[in-house]
Amino acid sequence: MRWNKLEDEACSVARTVSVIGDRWTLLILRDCFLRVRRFEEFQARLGVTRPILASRLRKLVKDFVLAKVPYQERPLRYEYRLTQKGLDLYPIVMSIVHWGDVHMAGRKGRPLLHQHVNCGKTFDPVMICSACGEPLSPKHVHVQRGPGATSPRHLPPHLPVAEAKRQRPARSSRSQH
Amino acid sequence: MRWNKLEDEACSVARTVSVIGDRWTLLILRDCFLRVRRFEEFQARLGVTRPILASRLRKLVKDFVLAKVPYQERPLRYEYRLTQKGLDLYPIVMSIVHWGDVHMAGRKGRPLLHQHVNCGKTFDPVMICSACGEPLSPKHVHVQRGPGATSPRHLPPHLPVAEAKRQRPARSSRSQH
DNA sequence: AGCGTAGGTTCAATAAGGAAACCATCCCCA
DNA sequence: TGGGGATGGTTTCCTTATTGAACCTACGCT
Repeated sequence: MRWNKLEDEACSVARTVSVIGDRWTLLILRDCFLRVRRFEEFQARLGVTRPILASRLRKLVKDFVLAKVPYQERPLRYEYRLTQKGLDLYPIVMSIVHWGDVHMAGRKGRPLLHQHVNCGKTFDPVMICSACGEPLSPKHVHVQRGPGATSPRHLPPHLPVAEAKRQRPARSSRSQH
Repeated sequence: MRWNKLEDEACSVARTVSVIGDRWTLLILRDCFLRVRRFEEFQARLGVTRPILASRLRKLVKDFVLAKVPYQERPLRYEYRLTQKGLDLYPIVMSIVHWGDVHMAGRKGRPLLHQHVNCGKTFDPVMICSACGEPLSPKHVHVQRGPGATSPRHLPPHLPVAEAKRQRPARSSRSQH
């Protein structure tokens, strides 16, 4: 399957992955949230090759995750800043960091700590239900067909595909199978 | 930079990305949380080629994200199940889904809805501070050097590298921080 | 004129991914 | 005793992506 096909799939994971589902892209975004903004700085910190960095930044701009804004004129220079769409990636980046902290930290402990400015404490991110405020566990979440569901390929296997067929009543003569 | 070097970096994002930072891997994990468990089922749902699927599953097992457990004998067959380490990826997958729902849904709306079994309501995931319970915003989080910090390359640029050197003198008194 | 800086592009060599076919077990059934 | 099907892969060949190194451009400084 080609990657430009991914964004056309009726699956929010596939669509998101078509934007950020690349190793370098995720590292670039990490640095964006650490307030890195310039080509040379990304390149020095990441150790990525320049052609790849240029192509990833171009794609993130095209997808409105980053914006290229001039920071000086006359040698006209741009820096890359997170848009609101990009800032909204924060929970993804934070949960990636947290999983790494918990499961991949060496014996020396986690490389970075996060302090919440509002309360002053060092914290971990916790994901909760917007309706009741309880922490989320995969066992307590039930997935349902949404209005944008189309192909049965991305539905959970426990949702009967038959539901999809009910929506196409155009058949008159029951072709057998 | 080679990808096997990634997991050695003192950065939780790099370490996590070395495990799941691959387009197909993220889609495989999506399906794992939808209770897909068998090779043929992954292959049919994802449209991934068989060699790639085999290599990704092998890697996830090696990294203890999935476990291969027999579901029948006598043709001995295995299925792939999330370990606890794998289940802990749920916040990452959920935040990816949510970003796609918000920013990449077509005009028909989101493909899937999530219902919280505990409260019965359709919900969105929200990330909060474990210390005070407030929703997290990148602007209200301050990053600090942690005990596992080594290379200044992955520190935020606003943390002075000099701090790393202060920890160098071999201290005889004051063993713990 | 010559050097430095920022932000790229070009090019040849290598690694990874894709499509299709093939292989290995084991079971069932005639 | 020899198919045929189910499951879970591997092999092969070809195309695409990534890497590393060098090069380019526009400007400013001395």
